[in-house]
Amino acid sequence: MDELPEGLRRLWSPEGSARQGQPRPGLTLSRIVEAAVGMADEQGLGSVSMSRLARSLGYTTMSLYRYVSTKDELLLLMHDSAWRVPTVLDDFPEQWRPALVLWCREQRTILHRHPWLERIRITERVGTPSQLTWMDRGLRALGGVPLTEYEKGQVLLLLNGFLFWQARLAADLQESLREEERPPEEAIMGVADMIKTLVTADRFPALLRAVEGGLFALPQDWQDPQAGADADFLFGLDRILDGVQDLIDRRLAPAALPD
Amino acid sequence: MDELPEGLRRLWSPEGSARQGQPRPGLTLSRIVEAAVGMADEQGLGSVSMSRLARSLGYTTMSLYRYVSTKDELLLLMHDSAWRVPTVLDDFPEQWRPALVLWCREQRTILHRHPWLERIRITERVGTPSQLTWMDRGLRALGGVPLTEYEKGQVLLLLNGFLFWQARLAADLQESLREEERPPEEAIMGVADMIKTLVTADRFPALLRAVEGGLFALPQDWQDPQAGADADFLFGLDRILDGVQDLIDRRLAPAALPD
DNA sequence: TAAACTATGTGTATGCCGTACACCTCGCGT
DNA sequence: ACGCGAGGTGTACGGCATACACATAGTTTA
Repeated sequence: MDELPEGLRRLWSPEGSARQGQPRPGLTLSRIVEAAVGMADEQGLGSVSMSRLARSLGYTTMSLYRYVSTKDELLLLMHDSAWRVPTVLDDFPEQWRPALVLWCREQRTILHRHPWLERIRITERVGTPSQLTWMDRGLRALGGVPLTEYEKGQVLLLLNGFLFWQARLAADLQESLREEERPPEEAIMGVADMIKTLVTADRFPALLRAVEGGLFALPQDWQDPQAGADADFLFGLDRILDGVQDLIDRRLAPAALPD
Repeated sequence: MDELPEGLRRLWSPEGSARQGQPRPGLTLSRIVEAAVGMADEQGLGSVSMSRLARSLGYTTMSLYRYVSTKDELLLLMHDSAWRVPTVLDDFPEQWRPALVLWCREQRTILHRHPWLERIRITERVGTPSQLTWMDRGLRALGGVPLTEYEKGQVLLLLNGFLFWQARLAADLQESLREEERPPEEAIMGVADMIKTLVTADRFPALLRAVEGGLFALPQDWQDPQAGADADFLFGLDRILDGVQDLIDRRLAPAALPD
């Protein structure tokens, strides 16, 4: 516990606990982290600088360094705070598949609320309390399934990748739109038009066929972009879980070899 | 073609073509891009700054701005250059599955060679020649398959997500190790030890069981880390493609409803 | 009550970054 | 011979993270 890297130690200690009798907080670690998370949510992680953050709290840049020894440490704290595991996951569906779907949905909700989470280096999160908890819950969901523990880990990693990818798509889009001067619909229309101009039969035959066949015409009766995003999410999730199901089935009936 | 965003225009124009008879190149766009790619490959994208790049070429910072109007534009050029589609993909396996596997493998090779590609904003790549070509090849691989064009797009996007996720894991790891002062094995051991310390039965029962059950004990007879990474790659890819297979099967035999 | 200590906040300075802008200097076409 | 324009440079600005010396005020101790 004592040789933990600087930032992690704070996360695993049972709160500051006010060393002697020092009063007069003024600033507070949690206030800082909270403000930073809010700022990142609203204006993107890129706009969170030590000086802007301090100013938004009514203090000077350097005051933050009394609470955090480096910006990376602040990011780690923001990360762990945002990834707090909801209590829904204390009680699980019995079946592995609905359980995993729930696990994914909850993570998706978090990533949706804090798109910048996707940006934080994965190795940074390794020893974080929230991360270990998520891992634990995921493994519990797969508790009764006939896979090796290593394979279970692989499955969770695969799902995590999918979730992060979805988050990334959303975050990149959001950020691009933020930088655009045109209104969102117009910008998107512009890109679609551009694609249609560039995709010619000689260079991109298959793509052209797909575009004409409705690659950009959206499925079913959607209007609501939210519904579209949900449908896309479920499409990918279902493919992956079907693949996992296949693996499990094969484990259960190992006799049938391919002819 | 004329209203393309600044950076894209250059990518779609048939090469600079030396306006009149200006000689004395000295610097060259392609030399710059090449050097930037090399630097990013070797020392990470973070170490590519305009001044360091210029210095490595023997020029001053500002000289680069004669060839590129902004650093983002340079990144776009690096991106397109690195993503050039290999000619292997001009000729494809007939079967969709081996074709897609090939498609993925080739992308993986590129991402492996240029880990920083993963960092470039996805929306940035949309209109890029290389990106459209990759899309075209992927759709061709799925040419004979009974899915809607929209679904084909979804499948390709899903696979792309997986590829990017793998690249991201590798890139983050590499970068972390670069920042470490300890040698790689030692650092990795340190993390493993840390995990084992933190994972206690009361807070993480399922995780503890998994750790004891071999979550970190690697599968089969691997020693070579490369072989391990390959195995992980194939595991994920197989799950996803199995899921796609299921969908296709269901399309071919739509009669059988679940009882 | 006075003195010392210390947690908290500030101001200044350094060295990076991207890039705007004014300049300089060639070699070519006139 | 001249001037024009392309290619290269130097300087300067504002923003970034952060090191370090300093100011201040409240508690603890003498």
